[in-house]
Amino acid sequence: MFYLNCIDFYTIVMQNKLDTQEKIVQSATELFLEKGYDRTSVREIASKAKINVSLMNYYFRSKEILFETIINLLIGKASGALKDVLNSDLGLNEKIRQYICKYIDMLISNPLLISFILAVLNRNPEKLTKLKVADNLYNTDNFAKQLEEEYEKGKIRKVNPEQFYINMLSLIAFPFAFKHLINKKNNFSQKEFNEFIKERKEIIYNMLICYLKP
Amino acid sequence: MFYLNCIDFYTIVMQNKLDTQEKIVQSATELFLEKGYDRTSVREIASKAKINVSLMNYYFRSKEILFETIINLLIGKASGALKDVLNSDLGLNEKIRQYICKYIDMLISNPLLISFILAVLNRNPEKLTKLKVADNLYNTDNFAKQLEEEYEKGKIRKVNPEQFYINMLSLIAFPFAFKHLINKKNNFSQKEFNEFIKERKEIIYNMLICYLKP
DNA sequence: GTCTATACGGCGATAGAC
DNA sequence: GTCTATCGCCGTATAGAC
Repeated sequence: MFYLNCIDFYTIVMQNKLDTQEKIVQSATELFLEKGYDRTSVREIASKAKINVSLMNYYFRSKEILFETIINLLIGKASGALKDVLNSDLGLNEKIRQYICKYIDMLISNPLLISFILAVLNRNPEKLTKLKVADNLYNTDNFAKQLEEEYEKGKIRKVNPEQFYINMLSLIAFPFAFKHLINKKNNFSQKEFNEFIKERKEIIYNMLICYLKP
Repeated sequence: MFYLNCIDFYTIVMQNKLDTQEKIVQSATELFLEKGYDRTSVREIASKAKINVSLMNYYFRSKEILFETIINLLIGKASGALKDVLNSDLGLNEKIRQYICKYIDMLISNPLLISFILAVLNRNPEKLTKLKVADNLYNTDNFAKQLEEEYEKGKIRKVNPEQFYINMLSLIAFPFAFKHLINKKNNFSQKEFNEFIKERKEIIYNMLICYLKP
C-alpha cells in the first residue's frame, strides 16, 4: 500500500512535469517556427502554454536553452530518414531519386523548417558546433565515396562531390526559403505552391542525372 | 552678400542633415547585415553613428521605417545590373552565362546579402508588397518569353520557365545562405569559400545548358 | 518539486525643453 | 535639430508560498 502510493504520487508528479514541459516545448515550437526566436517573447510562450512565465525558467534555464532544445528536436526528427537514404546501399540513381522525393515530402510537411534552419545558421554562426546540427544537415561522406566509385567504373562523369551535393540541396531547399516571393509573383495558393514543388521532384532528378552523364 | 550667407547657411544645414542621415543609414546597414534586425538595437546604431538615440526617431520615424529604407537601398543597388542582363537581347546561352557570373560576383562582394534578404522575406510575409522588393528580386517575364521562343525554334527542350528560373536562382544563391555550414564541414577559410563558389559558375552553367538540350 | 510575485536593466518610442 | 526624461514591454533572476 505504501509503495503503491509512492508510485502513484511519483507517476502523477512526473506526468504533470512531462505535461508542463511538453506544453512549453509544443507552444514554443509553434511560435518559433512561425515568428522566429527574437519576435517570440517568453511571456507569449507562457500564455500560449497556459503557465506562469517563470515556470519556463524553472524547466529550461533560459529562452536560449529552450530554443536550442527545440532546434535539435526539429532537426533530429527531420533529418533521420534522410540520412538513412543517403547512407543506404541503394544504386546511385535510385538513391538520388529517393533522397529528392523524401526531402521534398518532408519539407512540404514542414514548410517553415528551411527558413527556420537558415535563420538559426546565420544567427550565431560560431555556435554551430554546440548545436550538433551540422552533421545532421550536411554529411556527405558515404555519398561522396559512391560518386567516386561510379566514376571509376566509368558510369558517370567526374564531379566534385561537395559541389554536386550542394547543387542537389540547393534545388530541393531554396524554393521553400523563397516561398513567399514565388507565391506572390505567380499568385499561388498554398495548394498551388505544393503542386509547383511536387513537379520539381522529376525536374531536379532529371537535371542531376543529365549532368552526371559521362 | 546676403544671398551668399543664406546659401552658405542652407548648404551647411543641409550638409549636416545629410551627414547625420548618411551616418545613421551607414551604421544601421552594417549592423543589420551583420546581426539582423531584431538583434540590433537603436541604441547600438546611435552609438555607432555617434548621435543621440532619439535623433533616429527624428530622421526616421521608427526603427522599422529605417529598416525598410535600408532594404530597398540594398536590394535596389544589388539587383539593377542583374535585371539588365535578364532583360537584355543577348542570346539565351550567353545571357544565362552572364547572369550566373554577375550574380555570383555580386554575392561574393555582398556575402551577407542573401541571408539578410531571406530573413526579411520570412519575417513579415504580408508586407512584401510594401517593400517593392518582389519585382526586383524575381521578375522573369522577358526571360520566360525567350525560353518559349527558343523552344519553338526547336533549339531547346520544353521547360517550365518559372521552374527553370528558380533552378538557376537556387543554384546561385543557396550556397551563400548555407555558407557557415559549408565552411565548417569542409574547413574552408573565407578565401577557400570564395574559390568554391567561383568554381560553381561553370558548374551551374553546364548543368542548366545540359538540361536545356532538346 | 511546482508555482507565484516581484524586481532589474535594456529595449523602442515619444513628449517636450532648448 | 538636438537632447533629456520617461513610458510600457522585454528576458531573466530570485525569494518564498504551497
